[in-house]
Amino acid sequence: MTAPDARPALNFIQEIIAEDLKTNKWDGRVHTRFPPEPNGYLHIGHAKSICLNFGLADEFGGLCNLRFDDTNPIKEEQEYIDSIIEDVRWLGFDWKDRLYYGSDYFEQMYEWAVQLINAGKAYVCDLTPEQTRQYRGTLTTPGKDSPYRTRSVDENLDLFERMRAGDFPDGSRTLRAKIDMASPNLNMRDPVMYRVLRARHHRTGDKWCIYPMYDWAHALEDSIEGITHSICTLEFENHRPLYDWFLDELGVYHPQQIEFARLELTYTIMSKRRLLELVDGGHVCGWDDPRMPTISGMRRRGYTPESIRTFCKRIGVAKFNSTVDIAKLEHAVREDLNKRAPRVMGVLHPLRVVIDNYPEHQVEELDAVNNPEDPGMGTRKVPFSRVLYLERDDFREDPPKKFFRLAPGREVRLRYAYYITCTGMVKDEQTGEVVELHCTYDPAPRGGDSPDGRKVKATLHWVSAAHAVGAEVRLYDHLFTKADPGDVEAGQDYKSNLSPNSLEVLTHCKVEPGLAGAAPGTRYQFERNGYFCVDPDSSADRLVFNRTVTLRDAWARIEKAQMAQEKSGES
RNA sequence: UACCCGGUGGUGUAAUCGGUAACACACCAGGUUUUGGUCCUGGCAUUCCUGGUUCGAGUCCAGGCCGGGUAGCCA
Repeated sequence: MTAPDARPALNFIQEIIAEDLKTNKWDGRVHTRFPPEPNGYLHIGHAKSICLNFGLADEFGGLCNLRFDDTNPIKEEQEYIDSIIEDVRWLGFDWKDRLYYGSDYFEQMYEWAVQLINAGKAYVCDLTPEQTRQYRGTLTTPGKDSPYRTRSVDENLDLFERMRAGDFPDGSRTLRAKIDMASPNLNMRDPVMYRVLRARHHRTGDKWCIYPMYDWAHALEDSIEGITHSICTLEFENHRPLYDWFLDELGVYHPQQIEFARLELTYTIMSKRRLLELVDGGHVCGWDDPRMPTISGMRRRGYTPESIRTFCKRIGVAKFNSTVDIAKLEHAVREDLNKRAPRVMGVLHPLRVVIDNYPEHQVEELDAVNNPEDPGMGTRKVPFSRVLYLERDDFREDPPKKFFRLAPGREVRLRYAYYITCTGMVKDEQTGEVVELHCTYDPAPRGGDSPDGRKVKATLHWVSAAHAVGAEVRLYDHLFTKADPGDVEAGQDYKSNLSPNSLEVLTHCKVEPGLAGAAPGTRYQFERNGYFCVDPDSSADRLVFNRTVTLRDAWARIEKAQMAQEKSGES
């Protein structure tokens, strides 16, 4: 249909911008903003918005501001501001000198509020929060006018000034826009613009005891900054008429608000409230727990900013509420790490193996390729000796069909080393568990194939017992057992779907000696296992790795299918 | 029950403002392979429904069905 070299498809927002550029609607400018409230850590859903806003500016030669929407001092903290700045920067975006705070505009907002009062478009209301709610009406019934709606301009001016001066207790009065209490859009039923609130603001301190509401503040912030396209999520769609009303009544510069669907991921929750609950409730080890969908958690887990950006690009932008398969995210990291992560050998569940015919004290330094995808990454030496550790899962005393790794009498290749044949095993007398294997090796294939053309069906990773470095490895799985964590029995909440297996700590892993002292943040592929990243908990004498994601595992699938078949065969 | 917004394969998007459904992920089946990785090949769709306009509709119109959002002095 479409020519293979057709121009990349534009999402609906890009189309709007392209059209605006064509008609010169904004004098050729494109100016977006990412406006987080500093009341929590950024997550992958925010990454979508960040990539969208900064990406749009980049694609169309425009600008994107980083702006903190800090109008509610009760929930906001400096810690969050710091983390947000770090995360956006880590994702690879640059706002240059355009770091703004909504609170910096409080004075201007106040003046504009006075302007609206003077125009008879805003009034001070003495209704209690409870009364305000009652007067608002319901979804299906109109509201009714506040008895304070007809106050004179002078009285409103005086009252509003005294609200600011702190003459009234918290919650006692509000400044409201005078619009239409019968509007079918509840946001237009005389929305509150200011509330009296004595709370110390993280930036303005005690200067203010009235704070602007989102709708009022956000439109003004966008206007002040000369934003052209104010992009937000779908739940603000009903707020757009209000956004427009404020700006029109004020007669000030008026950006266009555009709404898109926020990101949802399978096996993941994205609400800041719930993520905070997981942190506070000790269900995870903090905002940067590698199981969290937070940017900081993903960073610690080993995700690359590039892979997150690629993911955000691929999921697209639309107005339909959808849930993306987390496999798509995992694919993006694998793809990126496959190209850049150096390969090493690491044994997660060590099984001691003695090569009986290998010289007792001999050690050979074998050549290993650092990344078959990138020859430029070179090679390294890996020590081989008589006693090795192999992965427990790579040996089966009684191998099932299609299992072609090590088993009694079987021959396999050791990566970059020799062919070995299993000749015997030692079992724990109590448990019957295999605790050691005995093998013989054939020196001929050293590093490659056997000269006699003999084939083996498996190549296993290994480490030399005498040279290996001990490591702790943390294996992560989905935080929730259900694709939709919100799918719960009556009376339960999402926490009942928390997975008991989301974290497995392995403390006796063995990795090749070259990994000693690896710096936190360094990423590797443990061959045949997955991608791993050195955790900040790691130190010179204690290596700690996080598993970012497993490798695709064909055998695991086969085995799973076999078990499913057996099960259905039984019944 | 009111208003607003949506509805394309298992999932997420695309289809150059009517021209005969594409890409990615997932899944399945093969091939290559010193990672059962990567890579390569193939398989998997009557666009929510019903009418209408048209030579032609995923795109336009009408009605219906389904889903999401909204009753904070949160954002």
